[in-house]
Amino acid sequence: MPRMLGTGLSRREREMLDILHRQGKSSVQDVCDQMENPPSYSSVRSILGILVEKGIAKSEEDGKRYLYCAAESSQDAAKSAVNKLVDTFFGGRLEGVVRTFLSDKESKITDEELDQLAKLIEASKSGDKK
Amino acid sequence: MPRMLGTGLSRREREMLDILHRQGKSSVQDVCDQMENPPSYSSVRSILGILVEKGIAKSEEDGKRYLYCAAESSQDAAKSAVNKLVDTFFGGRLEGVVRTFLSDKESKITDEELDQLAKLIEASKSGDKK
DNA sequence: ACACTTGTGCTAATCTTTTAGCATGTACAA
DNA sequence: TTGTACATGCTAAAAGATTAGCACAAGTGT
Repeated sequence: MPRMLGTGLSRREREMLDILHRQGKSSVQDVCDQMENPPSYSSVRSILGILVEKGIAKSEEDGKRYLYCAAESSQDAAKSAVNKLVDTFFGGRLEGVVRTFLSDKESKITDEELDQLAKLIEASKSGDKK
Repeated sequence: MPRMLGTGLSRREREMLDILHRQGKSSVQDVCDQMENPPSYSSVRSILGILVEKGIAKSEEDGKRYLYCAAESSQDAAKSAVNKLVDTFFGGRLEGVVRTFLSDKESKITDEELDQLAKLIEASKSGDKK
């Protein structure tokens, strides 16, 4: 069982990790800028450091400063997140997610996107393994 | 801005709130049973109490004991959660969620479900407001 | 040379979360 | 009645998260 990484994080840790997933490589400042109620630069820095210590984020040098990014691939993290969401709120049924999204944002999804979605679903039907 | 409720919760608070959303009305014991690494009964109890104090959960008497449930409707919470997921990992595009789910569980979704999904999508296309 | 900006390393204080413990009450069966 | 099971109220300590601060280094422009 691939114990869901990113579980058991503190509030700020989660917040920053999400930002790293959304943004990819980010400097401390970038992360600050993405937060709604950012604490001091120092604080952000130290929490990013904790994330790195825990192996949840990675840092690399970029000239004189550091860039941070999530250690787990976004794909894997997304997979866990999707499964958790589906299980928590929709009893494991994908349809609920789609229904919820569509009912909230009917206006914001284009017909092109809907078509793509339809194709994706069609392609998943029985046996179409390839 | 309906500031996403359930944001700014601590690790345990989140965990328990998710359980309440998954399970509906639950006794302290029910919540314990759903946790992977449950702390003592006392601890669970006190955190549920905190959730109630914060107005995030509600409690009602059931004979001599209490039952707890999430205060925010599951619908609303689900809406927030879906939007956050879609934004964090998929740049706002629903398709990514569906693709991720299907690629992970091709085997576990039935053709009936896929058909329903297809209908749902069809029904959302331009102007089909009703 | 000087001030200014932007970054780091390190440290320590404060606040929040998480935990366990005990005293107590009620129901039920032996 | 007595013991066991399960629930609560309250308390307080321990562990963890969050924050800010200072000192220092390198780059930029005056």
